[in-house]
Amino acid sequence: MPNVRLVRSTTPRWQRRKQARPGEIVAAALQLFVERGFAATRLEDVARRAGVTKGTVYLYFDGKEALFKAVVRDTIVPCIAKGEALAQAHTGTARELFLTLVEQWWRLIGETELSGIPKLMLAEAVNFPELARFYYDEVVSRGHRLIASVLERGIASGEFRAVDVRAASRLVMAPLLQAAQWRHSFAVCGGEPLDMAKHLGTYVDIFLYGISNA
Amino acid sequence: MPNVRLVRSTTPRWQRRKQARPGEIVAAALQLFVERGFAATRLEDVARRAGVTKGTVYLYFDGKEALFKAVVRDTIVPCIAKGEALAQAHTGTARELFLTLVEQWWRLIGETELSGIPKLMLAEAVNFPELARFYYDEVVSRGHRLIASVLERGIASGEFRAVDVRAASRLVMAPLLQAAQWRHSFAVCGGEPLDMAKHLGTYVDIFLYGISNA
Amino acid sequence: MPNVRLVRSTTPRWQRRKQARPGEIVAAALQLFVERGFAATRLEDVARRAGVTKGTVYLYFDGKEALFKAVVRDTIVPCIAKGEALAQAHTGTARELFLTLVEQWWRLIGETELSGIPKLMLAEAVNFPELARFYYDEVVSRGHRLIASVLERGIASGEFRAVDVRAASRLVMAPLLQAAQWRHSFAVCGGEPLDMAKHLGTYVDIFLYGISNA
Amino acid sequence: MPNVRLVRSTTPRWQRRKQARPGEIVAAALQLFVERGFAATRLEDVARRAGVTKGTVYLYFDGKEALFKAVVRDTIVPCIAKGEALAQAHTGTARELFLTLVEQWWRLIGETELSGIPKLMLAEAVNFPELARFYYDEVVSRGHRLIASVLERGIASGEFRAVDVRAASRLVMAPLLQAAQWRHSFAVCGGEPLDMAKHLGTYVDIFLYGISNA
DNA sequence: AATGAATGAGTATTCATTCAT
DNA sequence: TATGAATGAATACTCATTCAT
Repeated sequence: MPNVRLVRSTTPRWQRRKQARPGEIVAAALQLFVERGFAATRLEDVARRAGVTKGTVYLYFDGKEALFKAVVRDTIVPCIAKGEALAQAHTGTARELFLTLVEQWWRLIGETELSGIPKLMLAEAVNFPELARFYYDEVVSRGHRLIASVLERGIASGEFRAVDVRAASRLVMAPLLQAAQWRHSFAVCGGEPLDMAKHLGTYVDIFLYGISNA
Repeated sequence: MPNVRLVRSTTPRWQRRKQARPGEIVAAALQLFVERGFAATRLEDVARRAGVTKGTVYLYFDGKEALFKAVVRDTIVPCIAKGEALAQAHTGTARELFLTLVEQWWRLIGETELSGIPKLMLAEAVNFPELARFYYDEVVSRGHRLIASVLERGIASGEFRAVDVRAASRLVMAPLLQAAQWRHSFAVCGGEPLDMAKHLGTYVDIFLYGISNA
Repeated sequence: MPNVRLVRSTTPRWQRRKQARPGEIVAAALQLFVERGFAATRLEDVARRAGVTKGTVYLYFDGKEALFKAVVRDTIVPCIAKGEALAQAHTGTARELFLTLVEQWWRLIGETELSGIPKLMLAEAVNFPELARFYYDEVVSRGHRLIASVLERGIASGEFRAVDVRAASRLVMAPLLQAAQWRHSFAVCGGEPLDMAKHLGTYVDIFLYGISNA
Repeated sequence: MPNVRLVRSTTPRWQRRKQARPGEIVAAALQLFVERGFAATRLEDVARRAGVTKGTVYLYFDGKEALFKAVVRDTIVPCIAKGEALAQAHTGTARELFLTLVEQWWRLIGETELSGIPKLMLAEAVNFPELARFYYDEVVSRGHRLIASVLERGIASGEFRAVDVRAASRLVMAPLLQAAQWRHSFAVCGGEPLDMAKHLGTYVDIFLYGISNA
């Protein structure tokens, strides 16, 4: 055997990355859970995609379910806060704020990997009621309240008609969630691709027209 | 057919339900797939709920995946035809037809077990692309065309504004699908129950207002 | 390929043996648990030794622990009853009964596979406290009471000295259990084989001499 | 303490306990092996109980099995030597020596943690034949020879009857081992606690009576 | 037509062991 | 000397599928 090793090819079998690991694993898990669903995702695949081995996943998470929870907690929740901050800081019309929030939602969630979370939670809510409750409280509910506050602002200012705010805030989310879900379902299977610009454009057009007080 | 059976009518233990079996199994599978998702549904549970044993399921279906396909095919597709017939026969305004279709959708799908199918297909589309394609072609696409025809009728008659029909037809479905999904996700886990009457009422109000040409 | 199959070699892949299976599995498990201990026994090996596959074990037992319990319950407990019956029916001297019980113990347990149970329970008692309690109540305790009754009979008849019956009944078992344990430990590893006849002979000699009232 | 550190005696963080480490690890391992058995003991728990981390265990021992061997070697073997020395030095009657040895056994082993070793070796003998052989040679066999010498002494002096010395020496150990095992099995699981004083008292009474030449 | 005993591939999880720091 | 992050082999358990009855 030639003394190749003298050169010390020095590819260590692994690196210590204590700080980075959990995030990398969560990121890999997010991708796979979204791609295949919770049950169809093998922990070994998560590990491989994160560049580690199965055992390492268990070093940082108690198991598959705990990893699932971490994925949801770590990814989506921060987005809500951003939206709330945006609304807080806004000084213009309600209509402008509405447009800003829709746009930001698309930027942060709709066109990123996070768009898979709504589909994932929807599918697994019944199997993970506790997590679903968490998601409901920290994401869905806060999201609705945020939208509701915008509608109320617009109604108060006379920009919007006096619609049922609670119901309307759900309606606001429906087309957005639909668009996100599309990306992770029929778009993948040959369904006609969704023209996002047109979809969202028509949406805000009709919706704003529908609630405007003109 | 010779009269062999005349004597000895002796209905054997089984056979009894030869006709009914597949339907019962599909019905049981629909419930369980919707409740738990595809992966989390055990064929044995389907069999038990259908009042048969595991082996019998294989008598009528090639396996779990085939059963899944049968569920989708047998349940949802017929509903579309009804909607199409309704549109065909309609003679009133586009607005009236729109309201009729929304109401019928809720009657046939939204408030029945079938409301679970959209969630199910959404979750499993990536894992069953072929079925997703079938569903897309036979349900989603036909549904959109149906809605589009109504919108076009309204635009032609001057009832509706000249919105982008393709995009708008998706928007029409979004709140309906959202409502259906709600029943099978957060509603189960303690989320605030959806007041359907108000949800749909607000929806048609805003939407029709939003596209009306007034 | 020649038409060998015409003869139908007819070795079915498996046979239905619902009645026999559980007993066969318990027997195989007894052997392996005794040979290797609970932890070191792989369920697949149990299955193979029983002539079935892993899945079949789970058909009849809820898991490894449940199988362990079944082994203990099904094998040892019946032996105690025999001893009790023997004592009940005995009409001779206490000394004769003592000798009979020792002999029977050796016949039924000491020289059979069951001799491995005491070692097994000893090793696993702390890991399976519930089972240990069961074993204690149904085997150890009843055994001690049985021996105690013999000693009391002998003391009453004047054959034996008035020793502490409770303590003595444990002493009676000690050499028997030791002999059984020997077979499953040092005897296997090259330790000097135990001459059972001499061991038991010396034992009853010294013990009876030690408690006799002469 | 004054300015010792000025001189930079530089005791590095570790090294401190270089001498003590192995002993602490063995002590921790003894406890856990006895408590849970070999297989159910995790090396990480041993390490934690010894106040070190997993890696450190491997600094001193080649692995779990080697640690097991060290436990047995380091703890039990020295006890035998003490007994042998006692016998060597003894000048009184064989009966007195017997009582002394029983008492010492109880002091050194029976009532200490070492009492767990016999159970442990019993359970693991078949899985570690080499170690079992070592234990047999260095502990069991030497113990039997020690007892045998006492019996022979007593027979020679006319104190004891001419029983089979080889067999009798095993009988001597049986109740002692049984008592030790009890502490680590049924005593833990709610079994009636063993009254050691009475147990041993009755034992030596019956045994000495049984072999006495009176 | 129906059963349900038996199979065996697939996966989550554990933990002894290694090795970069 | 000591750490603990990372590994990966080992295994209990599940469940879709088969097939003797």
